[in-house]
Amino acid sequence: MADLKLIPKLASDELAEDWLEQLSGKGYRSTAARRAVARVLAHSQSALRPQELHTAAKSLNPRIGLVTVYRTLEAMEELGLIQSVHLADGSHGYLAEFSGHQHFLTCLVCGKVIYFEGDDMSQMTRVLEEQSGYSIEGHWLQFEGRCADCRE
Amino acid sequence: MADLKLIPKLASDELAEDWLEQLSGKGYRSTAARRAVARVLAHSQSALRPQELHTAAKSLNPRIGLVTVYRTLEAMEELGLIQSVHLADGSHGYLAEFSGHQHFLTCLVCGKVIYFEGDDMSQMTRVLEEQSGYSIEGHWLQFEGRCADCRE
DNA sequence: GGTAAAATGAAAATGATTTTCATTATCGTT
DNA sequence: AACGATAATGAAAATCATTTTCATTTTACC
Repeated sequence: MADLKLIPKLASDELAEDWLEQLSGKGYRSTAARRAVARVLAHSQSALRPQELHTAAKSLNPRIGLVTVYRTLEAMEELGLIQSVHLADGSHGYLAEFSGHQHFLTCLVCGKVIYFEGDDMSQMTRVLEEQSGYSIEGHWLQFEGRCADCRE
Repeated sequence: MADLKLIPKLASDELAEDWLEQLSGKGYRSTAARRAVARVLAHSQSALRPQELHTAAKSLNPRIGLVTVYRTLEAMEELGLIQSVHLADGSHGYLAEFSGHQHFLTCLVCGKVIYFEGDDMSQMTRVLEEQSGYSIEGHWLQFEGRCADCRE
């Protein structure tokens, strides 16, 4: 287990464009609300909760409602464009999801996220399946701490 | 990463007794409500959410209120006797926590839980700290799937 | 048994998320 | 470029988990 790979964030504008195209490709219409949500989230360095996204998205499009933010997030998660993470207070934040399912490390203070890939989840999964008799359908791996800027 | 160790569940009665003793040891008073909650949870094969615990605990002590269940869970989690897990619907369930911090595998259908220890979280943590510059304070690892009884 | 402090339950408050529904915007077709 | 079916939206209300408040009860200790 020595090959963790930190995953650099894509340029945000391209990312947002890509999401919007994927949405239309699946029959979702292209709307101002969805563009605003996609742009805000693609530019964020940290997981955002729906409230925060709503506030930020309103500066791009003041008419957008919180409910639409929720619905947009649901659609984007459905398509695997974003993933939700558990925040310390029990609510959910949303993050870009890159190729496949990565793991991540969040800063407890500022929320900044780093993505990484570990090499051994699949092996751990296999061993666990054999030993437990379960068929494993998913896992959740998330680290938290303080980023370089937020350590005292 | 070949040495996962499945952790057998303790006899439930002893477990509940142990929890109650640990609570009194820390200055918490021994009450009927706490006994009921401890017993129900210690006997459960799966993570229970506060509502479910409340329903079950009422059969041991009909007067117990849901709020007390929440408060008891909070105290027990504080002392490291139990841990909370994220359920598929976004709410929280509670589980016994054995020596230290284990990881677990839950059945998506019946909820049954298996605990295990993996050997490499600490190493992964160390590598991640070096590469990211974060100081890591915790992690969350949880698998889900279908247990032997619940596979089609 | 008496009492201070902790614990409880009921009700209300909060906060996140979902549902409802009447209105508006989008997209493929004219 | 207007049309119409349908998807998407926003506002308000509904839900659901969780927390707070507060007056009453219980516990641990003297």
